Amino acid sequence: MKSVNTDVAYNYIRKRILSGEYPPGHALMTELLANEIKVSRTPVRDALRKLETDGLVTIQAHLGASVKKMQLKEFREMCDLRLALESHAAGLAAINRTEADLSEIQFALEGMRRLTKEIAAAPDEQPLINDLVREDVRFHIAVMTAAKNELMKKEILRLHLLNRVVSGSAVGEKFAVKKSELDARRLVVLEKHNDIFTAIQRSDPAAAKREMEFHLQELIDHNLRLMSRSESGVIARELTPEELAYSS
Amino acid sequence: MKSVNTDVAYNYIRKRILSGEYPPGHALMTELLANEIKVSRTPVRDALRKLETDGLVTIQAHLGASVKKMQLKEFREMCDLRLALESHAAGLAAINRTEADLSEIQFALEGMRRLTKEIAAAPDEQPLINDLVREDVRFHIAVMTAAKNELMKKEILRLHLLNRVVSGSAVGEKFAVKKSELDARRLVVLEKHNDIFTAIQRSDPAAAKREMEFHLQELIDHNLRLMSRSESGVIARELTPEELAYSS
DNA sequence: GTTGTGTTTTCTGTATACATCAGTATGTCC
DNA sequence: GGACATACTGATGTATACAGAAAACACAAC
Repeated sequence: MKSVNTDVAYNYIRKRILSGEYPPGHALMTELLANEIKVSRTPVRDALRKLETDGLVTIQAHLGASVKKMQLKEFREMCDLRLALESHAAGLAAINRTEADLSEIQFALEGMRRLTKEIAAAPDEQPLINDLVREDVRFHIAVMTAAKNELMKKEILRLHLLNRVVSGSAVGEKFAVKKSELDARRLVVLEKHNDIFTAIQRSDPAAAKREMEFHLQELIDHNLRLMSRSESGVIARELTPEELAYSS
Repeated sequence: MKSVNTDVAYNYIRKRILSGEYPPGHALMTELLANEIKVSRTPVRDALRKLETDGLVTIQAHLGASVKKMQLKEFREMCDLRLALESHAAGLAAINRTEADLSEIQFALEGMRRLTKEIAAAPDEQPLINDLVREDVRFHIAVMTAAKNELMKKEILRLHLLNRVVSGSAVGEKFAVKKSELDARRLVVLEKHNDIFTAIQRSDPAAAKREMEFHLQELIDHNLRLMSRSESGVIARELTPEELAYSS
């Protein structure tokens, strides 16, 4: 069902959601999008459908589509889902990994180690931080690949993306945190990744799973803490009509 | 995006897939279905899209839709996914369960216990077995509900359904297995369920998770064994062109 | 000024006609 | 007789016109 035009529309909209151009809650009207993309409403509708299954878009009958706006409760549930899957995958990776998988994981790990050091010494972190994030993602992908379960990998990647959109827009503006604190945190994360790697290397599924579970739990707690500090309200609870009356 | 006609088409097709009327591999042509359901192709297309996201239908551009035909590899992966999620959910259930959740789980357990006994004594099992399966499903649903994670519950239910369609059509015809064997197996399953229940009851997440993991692993192994015995080929590997030439 | 109702607008949902592609059959050429 | 090219068939993909629902608006009544 994915012909050319549908794909064009899908990629067009998806890109804009991921880049933050269409923020959570943004209305996605078929006719408007169709004009922008220069296709008819039909492939746009198909694209929105597909984005809905990705979890990036919400569609209500007769009310149209909008960029998914996640409630805190749902975000927690999603994180837990990811924790369950990704830690399980780490366990599988310890069993099924090949030497090539190990190399790939180690490569990402070395990249993170190098960048973490560089960042600690550098005055302007931002470009390096983007690189670090990329290596981090590479590490997790390498672990999932080593688990040899395509279905699981796909699902985890989906959740990663969702996570990125939601927490990305919620924690857009950085808080005043001391650089030394951040550097220390990055070192801890690096250590954890190393623990995961060695567990997978020595084919110890229980340890790999445990370490990954611990690592993700810490990450999730961290994110949730940031979010509760964030005033952006992107993932804040919806106001009830009564509350709205008071706040406006 | 779910208006009346789309829902009608969705339910119509879904029902027939689940009942086995449309077996795996069955082609689903939009025009044909549209005529049958007395709607136009548009809502049928939407319905097929939705069924694709449920995992029940495969859609290829320009080649149309067909009922999902799962390969053994994919089936294994799906089972593993379910194992990861459902065992995690059991752990959560041990933490988050309320008294009402416990009652619901116990209720299903008692039902299974009663039916297992009755089946062991009855000459004609079939109607009772359907009841047993229903109570089994009720048990698992009750556990997922107690976990208090709607997202996870939804995902697990999706996998349950998929599992049912695939293994249901693959193991349609029963094999000659001694009744005493089956009765013994049912007793073992009952015991496992009881272990899961007591672990959740005494708020022991590690045990609940472990017991559920063990239970499902056993179930999966059993299913896979049946399938490899089955000649239905529904989930058998696709033949390569060369092999096809030989077998026809 | 507020509330309630009726109208209008604007969006989505549906049907349908047309375009396009994949597979098949036919026919010609060697 | 076989291989290749071409036309045909039947499906899906796309555009578009129309129907219908929800929201927005305006206006009248209080």
